[in-house]
Amino acid sequence: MTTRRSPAAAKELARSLDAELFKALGDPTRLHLLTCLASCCRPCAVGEIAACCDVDLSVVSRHLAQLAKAEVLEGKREGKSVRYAVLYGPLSDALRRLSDAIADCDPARRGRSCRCAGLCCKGGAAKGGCC
Amino acid sequence: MTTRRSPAAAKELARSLDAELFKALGDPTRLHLLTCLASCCRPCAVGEIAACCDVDLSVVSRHLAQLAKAEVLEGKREGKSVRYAVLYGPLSDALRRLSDAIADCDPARRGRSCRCAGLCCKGGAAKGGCC
DNA sequence: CCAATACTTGCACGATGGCACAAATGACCA
DNA sequence: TGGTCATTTGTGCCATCGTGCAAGTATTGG
Repeated sequence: MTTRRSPAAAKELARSLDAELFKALGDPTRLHLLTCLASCCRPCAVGEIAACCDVDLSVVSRHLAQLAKAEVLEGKREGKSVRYAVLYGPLSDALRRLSDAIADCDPARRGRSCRCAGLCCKGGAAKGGCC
Repeated sequence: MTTRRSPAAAKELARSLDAELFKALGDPTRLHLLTCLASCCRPCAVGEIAACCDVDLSVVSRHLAQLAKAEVLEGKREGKSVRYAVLYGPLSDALRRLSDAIADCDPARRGRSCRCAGLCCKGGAAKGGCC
C-alpha cells in the first residue's frame, strides 16, 4: 500500500534511537575506556582498563557498569577479577540499523514513497501527517 | 606490514567516536524532535517542530541548535522563520563508519590481523601493546 | 517608523552526572 | 577462619544540563 504518510522508515528510526545507548557513549572518559578495550584483543579486568586513564578505579568501575547496562560491553567475573569485553556484534549491528533507518528516512533516497515536496504538509510536524 | 599491535582499526574507531554527537543524541526530548523532523519530508520551522512536544518553544530552539551544532540537523533562516532539516547523509554515513570501525576491531572478524589470543598482552590495556 | 511574527538569549532553579575518598562486598588462599 | 586482592557501593562535592519565564533580536508588512 503506497500511502503518503510517514512510512515505516520513521517508525523504524524511532525504534533504533536509544537515548540510553547515546547517553552511555556521550562521555569522553567512557569513550576512552571503550577504545582502550577495543584496541585490546581480549577481555580485560577493571584494574587493567583503569590503568589507561587518570580517574579513580571506582569511577572506572561505574563507567564500565554503565556501558554494560547499555549493552556496549559485557562483564563476566573470573575468579577475583571481572573481565569486560566489547560486544562488537550487537553494537555494530545496532549502529548499522540506525544508519540504515536514517538513510531510509531521507526523502532524496526514498523518493518513490514520498513525493509530497511539502504539499501534503498542512499542519507541520505536529499534526501527524506525512509531515 | 603485519604487526601484532593494535591495528589501524582501533585508531579509526577512536576517530569515529564523537562524544558531542552522542551527547546531542542522548536526550529523549531531542530524539523526539529528531524523529518528528525525520518523519517529515521537508525542513520544518521551529514553531512547527515545537508543536510535537510539550516543552517550551525556547527549549526546542535550544535543542535544535544543539543538534545543529552536532551536525545532526541544519538550520536555515527563511524570512521570518528558521527551518531545520535532518542531515540524513552525513549522519547516516557517520554512524555507518562507526559501525564498520567497531566491526573491524572485532578479533573474531579480523582474525588474520590478530591471533594473539591474549598471549601478547603482558601489561593490560594500559601498556599500549596489542592489548 | 512601528507593530506583529518568529525565534533566540539571559536568568534562575531543580535534577542529574562525574568525581574522589572511604567503606563494604566477593573470591581466593594459607 | 583470617587475610589479601579485586571490585563495587555509599557519600558528599561541584559542574553541567534541562527547563520555564521574561526580555531581546531579526524579519516582514502596514
